[in-house]
Amino acid sequence: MADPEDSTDTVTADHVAAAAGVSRWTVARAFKKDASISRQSRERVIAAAEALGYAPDLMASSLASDRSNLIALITNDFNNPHKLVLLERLTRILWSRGWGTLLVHMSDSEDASAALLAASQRRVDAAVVIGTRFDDKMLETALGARRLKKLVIFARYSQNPNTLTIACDDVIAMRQMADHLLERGYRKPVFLAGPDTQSAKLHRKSTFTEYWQERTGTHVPSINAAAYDFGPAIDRVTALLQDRTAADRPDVLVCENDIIAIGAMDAIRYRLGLRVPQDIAVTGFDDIPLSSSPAYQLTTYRQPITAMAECLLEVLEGKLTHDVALPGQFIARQTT
Amino acid sequence: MADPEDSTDTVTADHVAAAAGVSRWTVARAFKKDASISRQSRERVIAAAEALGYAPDLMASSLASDRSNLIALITNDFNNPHKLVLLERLTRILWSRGWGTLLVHMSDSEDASAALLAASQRRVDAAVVIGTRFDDKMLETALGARRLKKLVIFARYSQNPNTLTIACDDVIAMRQMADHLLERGYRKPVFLAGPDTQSAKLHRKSTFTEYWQERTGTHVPSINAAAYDFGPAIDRVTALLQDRTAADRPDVLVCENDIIAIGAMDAIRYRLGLRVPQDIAVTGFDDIPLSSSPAYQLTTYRQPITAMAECLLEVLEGKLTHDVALPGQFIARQTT
DNA sequence: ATAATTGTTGCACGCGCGTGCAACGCTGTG
DNA sequence: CACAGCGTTGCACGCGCGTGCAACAATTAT
Repeated sequence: MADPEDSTDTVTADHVAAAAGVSRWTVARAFKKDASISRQSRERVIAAAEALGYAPDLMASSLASDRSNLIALITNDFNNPHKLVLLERLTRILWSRGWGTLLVHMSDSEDASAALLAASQRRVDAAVVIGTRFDDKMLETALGARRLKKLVIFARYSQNPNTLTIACDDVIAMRQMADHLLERGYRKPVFLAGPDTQSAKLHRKSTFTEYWQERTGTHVPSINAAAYDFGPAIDRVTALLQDRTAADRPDVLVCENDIIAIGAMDAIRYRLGLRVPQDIAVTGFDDIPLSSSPAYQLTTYRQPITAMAECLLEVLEGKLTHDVALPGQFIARQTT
Repeated sequence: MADPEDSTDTVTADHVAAAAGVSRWTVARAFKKDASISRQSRERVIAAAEALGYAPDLMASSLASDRSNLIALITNDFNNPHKLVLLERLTRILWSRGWGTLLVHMSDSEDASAALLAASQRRVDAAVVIGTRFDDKMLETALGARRLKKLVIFARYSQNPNTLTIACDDVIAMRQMADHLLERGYRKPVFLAGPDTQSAKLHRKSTFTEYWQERTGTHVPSINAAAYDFGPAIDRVTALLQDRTAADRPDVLVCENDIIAIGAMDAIRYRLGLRVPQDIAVTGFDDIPLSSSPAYQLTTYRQPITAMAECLLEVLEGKLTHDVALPGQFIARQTT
């Protein structure tokens, strides 16, 4: 047992134990919920701990147990403001429940393995992938290299059998979107998706086009922006519409997410000099803060982030072991 | 010494040592830069490690040494897209140099102490505060409660003597901004700042107003938005301009940052029906991605984030122990 | 050949706490 | 009074690796 009288500035459980007149293990129990300890012992320990400024060392605790209470938040798409919303919500909720969040940047495919390695070296209890540009094959490769306890794909779909997916229900969402557009009289949609990844199945696009086909019997053309960013979206939409007559234009651009939709609106307004929604309507997905600004007033669909985060907590606690898709909320504004 | 033959799935240095025919400590040296080890020993160890899929456990390493190689990134202002840029740059650069980043949400004053406590419980080597709404007094209180090895204020000024500040040089920036505006013939600026915090000295505002006074002899009125977000900025600017005649209006709104400037532009265009810059010019600060979109084309000032991050690395390595203010880059676009 | 020097390797001990078990004290019943 | 039952407490051992030093081998100087 260490001498509690030494002059080191770090206060350990031994110091508190000496001050409270109990053993080190009783101190640990005082800080552990549902531990077998008498009320008076706990109170005495807590009082001594406060007097000494003691707080359990979570790093040492992680080493001794096999839980780190650390979650790696892995993301790559820092151009999309929606990431900021996701990060904010996740970190806030996770920390409030005792989980720490390690923010990891995953730039490209080669980097995926490095990111997962870095996370595993920190003994994270789970890695949560928050992103849109992830290749399923890449993830599988990276997973093979480094075994993590849990891998959760958040706010995106994945076909990978070794992962758990928590996402917004794109099927409900896109059908509602299609119903809304049909009701408003739109008949010639074009779907604007993000970069064309190989293995990730694009739920939003396929759901929308198939449902539209089903309801109207007409085919929905689709195009891809080179990145989930407004710049490439502007370029792609400008190229699409540049030389078309009014009769030849789509009447609505259905975009895979808000940041692309905003690029589409910018192209329509500032590159082509047309009006939204009078000349062409636009819809998005995510409901990022900017979408509610007077400049855009975008019709979109809000993901149920808080509910999704609650699901993540259940997954982390082992109470939930299957994929989840939650319905969000349709938001009608001025662009349709 | 543990038996390397056991069937556990975690590979430790002991396993690698047995495979390579050396001691555990030689394995550790093989993974440590500038360690005293022969080339052939290192190669043999690395080969054995790769074969076994070994990677050093950074958590155990942190416990044994008194370095965690972990940095807490503490922020609160998740409405400003600029935070996303800062987070991306910092995490990428820090991880590439071997530092892990713990993302911590600090919502309000009471929370500051909790955030710092959480960080210290994880044994972070330093906490980096990335934000705009921090009260110096609050930080001091929180610091008193939990001693951290280092506390760095990033991209913001602080008067706190116990912290290190790494920021953009607001004096150079705002003088250049003022020179630019005078050169373009603007004479009646209004400064639009964020929420009026008590102790944080607003460098940008005071620098601009004092320098303007110095060059023109005229006073610069200033107003405050209730938050660093476009919504409150829209409200404040609308209230400012609502009932004014053209002669009575400012000719330029100098904003403390881009997100507020974008709110100002939205107010001018969509609430008042005026044009930027013909009726009123606008300037920002940060150069967030949206500022370069065709919808805004905002004249602004870009912070030297990468250089600031490099400074942070030097602080973390102990090579730098004093405050730093770095010049950024003035970006002239269409709003002036 | 011997000593001095440099480069390389092994090891005892500890970082702060968790796990699982054994021992303790208390209450109430027969 | 003895016993079981229960709540409570203490403890040996280990988590995986770093530190500082001592021992050793390889090289050069004398």
